Amino acid sequence: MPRKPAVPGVDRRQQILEAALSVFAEQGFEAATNKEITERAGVNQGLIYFYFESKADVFFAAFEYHARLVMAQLDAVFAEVRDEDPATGFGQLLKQIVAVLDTPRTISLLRMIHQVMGSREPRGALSRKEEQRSMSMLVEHLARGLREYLEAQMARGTLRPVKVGLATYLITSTLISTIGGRGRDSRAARFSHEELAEMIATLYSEGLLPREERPEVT
Amino acid sequence: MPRKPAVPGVDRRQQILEAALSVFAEQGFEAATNKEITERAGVNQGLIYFYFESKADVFFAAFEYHARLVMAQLDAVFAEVRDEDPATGFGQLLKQIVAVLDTPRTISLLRMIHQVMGSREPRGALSRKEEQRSMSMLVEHLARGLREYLEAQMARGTLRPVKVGLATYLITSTLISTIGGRGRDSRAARFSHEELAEMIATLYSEGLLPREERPEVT
Amino acid sequence: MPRKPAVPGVDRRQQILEAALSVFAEQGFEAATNKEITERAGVNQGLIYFYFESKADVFFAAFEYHARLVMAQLDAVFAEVRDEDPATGFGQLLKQIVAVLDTPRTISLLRMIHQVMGSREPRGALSRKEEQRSMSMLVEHLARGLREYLEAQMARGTLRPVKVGLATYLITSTLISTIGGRGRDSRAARFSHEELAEMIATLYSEGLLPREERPEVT
Amino acid sequence: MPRKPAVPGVDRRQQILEAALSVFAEQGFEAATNKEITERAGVNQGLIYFYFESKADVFFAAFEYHARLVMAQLDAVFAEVRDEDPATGFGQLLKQIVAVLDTPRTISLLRMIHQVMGSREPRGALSRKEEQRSMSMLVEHLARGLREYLEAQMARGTLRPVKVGLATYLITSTLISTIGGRGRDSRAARFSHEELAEMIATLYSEGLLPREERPEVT
DNA sequence: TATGAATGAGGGTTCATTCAT
DNA sequence: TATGAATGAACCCTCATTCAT
Repeated sequence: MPRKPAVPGVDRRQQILEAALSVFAEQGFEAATNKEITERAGVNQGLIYFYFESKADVFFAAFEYHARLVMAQLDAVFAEVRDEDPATGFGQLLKQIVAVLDTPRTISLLRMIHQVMGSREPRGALSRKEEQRSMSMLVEHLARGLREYLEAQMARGTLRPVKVGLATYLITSTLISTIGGRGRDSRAARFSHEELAEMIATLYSEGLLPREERPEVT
Repeated sequence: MPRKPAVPGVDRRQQILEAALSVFAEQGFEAATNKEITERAGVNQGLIYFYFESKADVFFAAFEYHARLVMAQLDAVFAEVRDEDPATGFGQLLKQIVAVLDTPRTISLLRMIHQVMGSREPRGALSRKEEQRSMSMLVEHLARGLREYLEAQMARGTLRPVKVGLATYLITSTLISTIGGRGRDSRAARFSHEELAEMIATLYSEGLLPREERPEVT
Repeated sequence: MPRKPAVPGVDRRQQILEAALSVFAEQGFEAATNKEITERAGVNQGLIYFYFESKADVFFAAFEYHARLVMAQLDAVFAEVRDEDPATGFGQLLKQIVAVLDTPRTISLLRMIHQVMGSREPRGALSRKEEQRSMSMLVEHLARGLREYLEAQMARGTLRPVKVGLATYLITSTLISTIGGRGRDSRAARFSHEELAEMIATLYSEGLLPREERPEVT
Repeated sequence: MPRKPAVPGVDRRQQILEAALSVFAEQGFEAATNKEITERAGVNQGLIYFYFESKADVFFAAFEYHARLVMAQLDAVFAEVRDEDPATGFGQLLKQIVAVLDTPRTISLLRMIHQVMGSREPRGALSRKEEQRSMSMLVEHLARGLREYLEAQMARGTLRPVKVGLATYLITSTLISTIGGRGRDSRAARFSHEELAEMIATLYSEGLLPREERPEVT
């Protein structure tokens, strides 16, 4: 019969979403428990089923909620760097993308993506095709921005023409795995994210083979 | 209560290891059940505890067993390509590495690594430090081979001098995430592994910025 | 998946405790199953873990809950008989103690004590030192009451001076084993508890050697 | 295919019985495992089922085997003390009985008895009526010896006439619980078995009420 | 006789989910 | 809306028992 008074200005649903993000990212979908999520959110365990249909539903909802915020940040980045000189522009772009990605919230999202993509077969709470697609949107958003940038630069001749789709895929993968791995992979911890962004830019723009005519990109 | 006769020449322990690899890779450690593993192995569920101490023990044992095989293959690759012309050599190397990595067994291993690295906190069956270290050996093996190759080439001047550790880390991450993602990530499925290897080689050796003096690396 | 309505006024936790007492007493800790306890309590098996941490926790909780009631009864007995004539008083005291002990609930408690004291080694769910001590309280309660009684009588010269600790221990053991054995030991079933109390009183007060000057205690 | 060579002079069956006694006494029937018994016996786990029908069978067989030895010792005691002066004889008798009972092997047997008597209901591996009867033989053996002694003394007038059956039951219970409790019950550990025997003799022969005409029995 | 491998039943425990309030 | 209590399915693991050798 006791009911916690609805604190004004506090959206319980959002508290759950917030807690779910961290718990799912830390433990994975299966290992995460409703109990821990609700405790961290400071609400009753049963309340989940008032706002959501199931545990999986919470998972997808939490992802979508936070993904929107990140995608908006990415859009801002792409809009800004669109027209700069590719020589410095590519590095700039990557640095800013990394700055967006290398955030606790985004890292959590990247981990969640990994989990979903990891469970392949029909059974399993995370294998609803429809929801999965909505999850891949974040990555596709990043990929689309990158591809448009690359296409634009190639059209202007400031970047060499290569298979754009493939190149985009590689760069995206590199970014995601590099950033998503931070905090778990001890090797990644040795590098600051500025270093990472710079090296990615160097390698993907200059390559490893010697160039005589150009100064090194730091 | 008759029992399946112990077919000679069939190592039940190995069957379990084989089944465990695929189940763990497909479902993740938590979602995987002893029931499914043993069913797929065609043995009784209790038999797991005759050969292993726990579910986590099976996980690590399965990993180690298959990782040995893969590391041997990688060693062979590095030994072979060590002294070739870097212009073509780097591409060759990557292509062969990809050929080794892009195998059902290796893909499974890569997924298992992700799971272990993903569970950060002290609780959880997969957080035994000692075992985790043994799992990172596979990646480190690959990284070490790559770094030695890069260092050798840079010393000979056939590759530009860059921060080797960082470059190695990036390339390794790219390879692993690219290959490990195959089968799950629909985008990856569009490319053959030859294509992937080639593009990786192209980008990491030539870069995206235009070069006048050199022909394209295929 | 409908569920039994939570009948108001019925404390499920207590029902579990009640059922646990009888099951543990009848079967012993190891042989007792959660299934049987919860069935006898008319609740779901999982509910145990809503109220308790583990099976062992139920065991100790059930003991403590019922032990409190018995100790209160014993206190009342000791308070009442304290100042009577020892010639008849000792017999009275024993008779009343036996009346308290020879109760289904108390018999169950005595059996549980035996189980805990019986498992000596470190492993085993029942070997938590702290909990064990709390279980020995019941026996010590009885022993303390008896010793104080004996000391008082010896001080007044109405009982012969003997080593009080040892005598107390013997009488306590006799009472406990005699009563605790009822229901299991076919020999014990032949005697009413009045008979038992009387004979204990006779032997411990008069002894078996002939006395000339006193009339026989029946 | 390997088979441990049958060491001459070593009876595997007996080794099992020996190990079973200690394991069952320490852990109780349910908590004891065939694995531990066979390990302690230095034989293969399956061998139990060559010599015995079931775990319960081992339990009863182990009991019977060791009980025979103890009963023989008791017989010797009763034969010897039969015709002595009851004033000192009773104390002597008890002292010697205690000496027999307070032995690791006998203590184990007493514990096993408790376990069997403790499980009352039809289910349970230890509830075969026939076997249980064979287990009560040890106690009955002791009781019969005591009763005959008491009857003889009462007939000669050297002990007061009391209900012999009841008295016998009490003394037997006291002995068994007192000795059987040693090692588990911390209170019991404070007294040597000489002290115990003496006090039992004192109380049961002289009683607690003052006597003028007789010197104290030591 | 004796062994190692294998089986299956069941046990304690966890946890997503649901119901009454 | 929100809560605490309750449910049931499934999971990991143990263990007595059995089979092939």
